[in-house]
Amino acid sequence: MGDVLDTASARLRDVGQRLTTSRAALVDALADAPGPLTIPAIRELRPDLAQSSAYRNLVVLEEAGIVHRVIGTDEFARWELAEDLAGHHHHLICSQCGRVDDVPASAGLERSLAAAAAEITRTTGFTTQHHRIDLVGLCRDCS
Amino acid sequence: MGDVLDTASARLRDVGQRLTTSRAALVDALADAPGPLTIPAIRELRPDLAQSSAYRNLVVLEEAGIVHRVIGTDEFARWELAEDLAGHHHHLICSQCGRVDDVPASAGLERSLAAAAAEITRTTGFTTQHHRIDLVGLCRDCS
DNA sequence: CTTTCTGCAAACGATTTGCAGCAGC
DNA sequence: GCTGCTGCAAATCGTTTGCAGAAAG
Repeated sequence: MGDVLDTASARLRDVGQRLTTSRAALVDALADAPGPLTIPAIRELRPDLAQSSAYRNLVVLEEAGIVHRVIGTDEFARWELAEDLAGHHHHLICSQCGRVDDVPASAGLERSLAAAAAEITRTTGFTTQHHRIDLVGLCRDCS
Repeated sequence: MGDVLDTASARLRDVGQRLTTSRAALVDALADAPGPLTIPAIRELRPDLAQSSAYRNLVVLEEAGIVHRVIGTDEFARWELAEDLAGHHHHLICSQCGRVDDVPASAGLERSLAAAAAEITRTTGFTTQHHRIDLVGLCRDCS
């Protein structure tokens, strides 16, 4: 985790920003989480964080390539560490309670997806930069 | 397309609602589109549709199982016909212009995904109801 | 006539922004 | 000082809702 903060500090410096206390708290909270967090969830973990600072600093961290904004099924944006910090993964989205958990990517699935993406580029001219796979269903607690 | 409207009419009746002019206009617009549409986009196609009616009727159509709300990368919700009306497909999302296009699902990819989902259910207790695969990249016009 | 749907305008709520004070250089 | 960060409160904007009148049955 010191690792992640060091990387964050370096990337912030690259875009002319500092690693302040609230930014470290955000990175820290996301690094500990089992999946992307909403801002209310982050603020429950770090109650001393002002709401506007959370929003503002997540944008700064996104511009620095440290975090990534994720869209779920409910009306809240969710945030997670960038994939090169957290590893490539997909999401399990509970359609009942809205909870989102990470799940590591499977090699076979990634291979099939790469093949499908190549085929799509050939037939449609669309250039794939990255992909997103979500499984929507019921988490253990809701089923 | 008359087909789709007939189905829509039947499903609305099932939930005690009528197929009115504005609902037909919504279904019609979505049936013609190459991908999910935002409400502003729908209103450009059917300018006589009041905004509140669009929002309200899309919710009604969703409850009747005729349309489906999709979340993209920008701040607008997007709507498409339900999968059993439009066929199972995935989305190509342009990270430059935000445009979303449908692409038919590939059999090989679906097979890999089913295997991965089964494995996930076994290890995590998560029950998959359906999935969502998005390729994010540059559309032909933006690349 | 009764019930449902529509359209306007006002309300809502997640997110963004202006601004004054504060911390770091 | 000068610059950038914080926290409060106000503004923004997609979406939702209340209500009175119009359409469907």
